[in-house]
Amino acid sequence: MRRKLTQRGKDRRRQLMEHAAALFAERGYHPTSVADIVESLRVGKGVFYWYFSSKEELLSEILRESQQDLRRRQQQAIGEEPNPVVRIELGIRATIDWFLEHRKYFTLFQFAASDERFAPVLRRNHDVAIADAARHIKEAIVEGLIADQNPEMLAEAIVGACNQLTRTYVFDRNEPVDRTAEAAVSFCLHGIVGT
Amino acid sequence: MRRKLTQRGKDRRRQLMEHAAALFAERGYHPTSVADIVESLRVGKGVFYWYFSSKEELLSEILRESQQDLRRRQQQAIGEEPNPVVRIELGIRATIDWFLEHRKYFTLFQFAASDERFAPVLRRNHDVAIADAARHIKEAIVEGLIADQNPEMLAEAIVGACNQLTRTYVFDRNEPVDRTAEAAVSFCLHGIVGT
DNA sequence: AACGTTCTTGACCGAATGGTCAAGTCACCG
DNA sequence: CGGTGACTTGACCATTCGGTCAAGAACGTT
Repeated sequence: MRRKLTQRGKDRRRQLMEHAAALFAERGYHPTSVADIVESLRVGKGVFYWYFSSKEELLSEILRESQQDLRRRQQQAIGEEPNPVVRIELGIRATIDWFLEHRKYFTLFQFAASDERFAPVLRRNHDVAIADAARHIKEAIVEGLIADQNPEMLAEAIVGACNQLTRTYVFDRNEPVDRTAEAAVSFCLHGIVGT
Repeated sequence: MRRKLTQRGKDRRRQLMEHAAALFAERGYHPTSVADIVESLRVGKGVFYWYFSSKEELLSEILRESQQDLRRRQQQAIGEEPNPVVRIELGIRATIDWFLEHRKYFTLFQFAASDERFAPVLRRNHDVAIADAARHIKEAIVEGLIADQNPEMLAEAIVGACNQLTRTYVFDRNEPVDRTAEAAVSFCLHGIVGT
């Protein structure tokens, strides 16, 4: 539903998205009904369909905007850092930090990746993120800082390792972010054999 | 439903599980109804509820049995290999191979991890797998083959990196398993900096 | 105050959905 | 053959779901 929104409208929209995201992450997308969302917000059902044309569109928007936010944070963290390897490290730390502040999106992204209707929304952003990381890696290879391997593959592996570590240590076990980030960076740079 | 099953019964049960797993992976767990499952198998609905007490139990069983199968494959691949680093490498390759033959479980595991009702089923097996890998890593550390770092953390990172590479290259892009496995092993052993 | 637009209400609807069950079929054993 | 327990049928049910809509409230502008 593309409509003109007043400030009041924009606030409602945000409120709906934030709240729905929390419910989706907690109980799951399908088990959370539109009625659940509006009832816990104490508004009528019509409010929902004024801002979103369907439940599906709602989740797509949530995914789009949150991924945008994560990307913004990553780029902000990297800043003007000249060393590409350090840029990668900064990106990893920023990502873990962001997920710590936005736990709910972790579960949400995971669900979305398993659903063929939402996976494409994720894919596009994922590809951009990988391309970004791959650029830094390529630079590092050119500068002779790291070995010459497929940059995209390395980027994917880094993302995978960091996500897994974040889930297990930061979310499941409430370990401090710093130590996890340290381990993630160390693993991504030197693997298990080590320096 | 714990009941005595004849051979005929066991076959039906298998058939239901295999078929349901395929449908779940394709269209998603919630969007696939019990009616969908039994109709495409051209049997009555009662058949389903003879073998499973609920749709939820069905997925739990699918997860349990498939994870068991994966684990069996990993242990078989490792065999009696004396070198712990090589054991890890063999385990990685076996895992990628298994997922290649059982694509559908990849999506299924991913969904299950995002649902609080199924995540525990996954967790238990995941923890066992991590403990296994950590044992090999610890041995490698003792033998001085790799640097002294938290073995469990390394194990988690390895799993994360391999899963991500498998999804992107083997599933999404149909790249040959060998090259992916090669990259996964290389990354896990030496990271991006390289040897 | 009056008017158009944005926003809100909540009863309502058709279409599923997960699950039940009384009745019947099949395979095997004595 | 007759009987027993393993299996199968499919109509049926209560409930819930995503989504609609006619009616009205709130707001901004003039």
